[in-house]
Amino acid sequence: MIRRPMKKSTKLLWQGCPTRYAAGIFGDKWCFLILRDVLLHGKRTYSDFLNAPEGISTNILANRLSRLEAAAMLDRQIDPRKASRVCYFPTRKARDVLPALIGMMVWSVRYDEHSEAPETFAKAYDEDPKGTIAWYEAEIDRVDTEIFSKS
Amino acid sequence: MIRRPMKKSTKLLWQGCPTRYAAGIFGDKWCFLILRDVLLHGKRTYSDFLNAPEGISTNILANRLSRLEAAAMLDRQIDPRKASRVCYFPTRKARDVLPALIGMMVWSVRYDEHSEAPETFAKAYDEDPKGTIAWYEAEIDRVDTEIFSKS
DNA sequence: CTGTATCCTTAGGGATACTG
DNA sequence: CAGTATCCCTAAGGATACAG
Repeated sequence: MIRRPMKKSTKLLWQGCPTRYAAGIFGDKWCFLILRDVLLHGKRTYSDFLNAPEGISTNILANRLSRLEAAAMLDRQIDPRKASRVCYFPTRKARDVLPALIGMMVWSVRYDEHSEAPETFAKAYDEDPKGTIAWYEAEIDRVDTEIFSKS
Repeated sequence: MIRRPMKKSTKLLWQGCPTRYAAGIFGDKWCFLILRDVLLHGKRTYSDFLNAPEGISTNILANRLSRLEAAAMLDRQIDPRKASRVCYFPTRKARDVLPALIGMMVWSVRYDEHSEAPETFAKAYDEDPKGTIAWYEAEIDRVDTEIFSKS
């Protein structure tokens, strides 16, 4: 008879460590990019995400949106005046990851020689990181308000 | 005849954006966890990573180690006095991502109710983020020196 | 100890047609 | 517009066995 090493409960194993938790949410390129779009580019609707240059397919997008909603990163809202209008808003939890996300972008700008991101982005962050983040948060609020006020 | 939409060069498409660049390196749970181990837990050898509680298999580990080496995140060194001893060191580039990585861990500790990470970790970071990071960097140097000085 | 090589199964994901 | 459903293929990756 073949002896197999005890299989520990996978579910439990992947909890209890902050890096594992982060890996569960960010360790997927599509989630990563959706978060970028919703946090930094003001994208809110299904088609917004679908038309991102990276070209995610419909089934994968639906899968990732519900995954992020389940992780309490996105808030799915149906416009009361138009049922066909669905918007995904970043939650407080998602916004709180902005500093780390921006930190990672700044790092990328430094080391990716192909990056088209403006020099000024990294520079501005170095000079006033909190200000930059505050600006982005205010921007998110502004865009959210705008979306639900326009017919 | 069926018309297909023009397939843009995938390779080029995935460059030129800091989030895409970061997604390429961190958008994989195994890379994420290896980086954690090498940056925060002082792990250096093949078996160190192999014995991580998450249980990566040998072929995947080899694949990710070479991927991270190719991305200039890890520096592969053979001990001159013992050829069978191979160590992977975090590069300067890898260390520079520490602030973002730690920021993400702090965020995880806040939002993962299952996290076992010490409360003090998040607290310490809030009080003196730069000090915490500097401490980690010094720690990495210390461990590296130690590894090559011990027989 | 540090990996390769191989086998094999499942999950990821692209393309596309379809639905309310 | 916002998804579901299906087809189908490829890559991911677990479990070994093996090599230097």
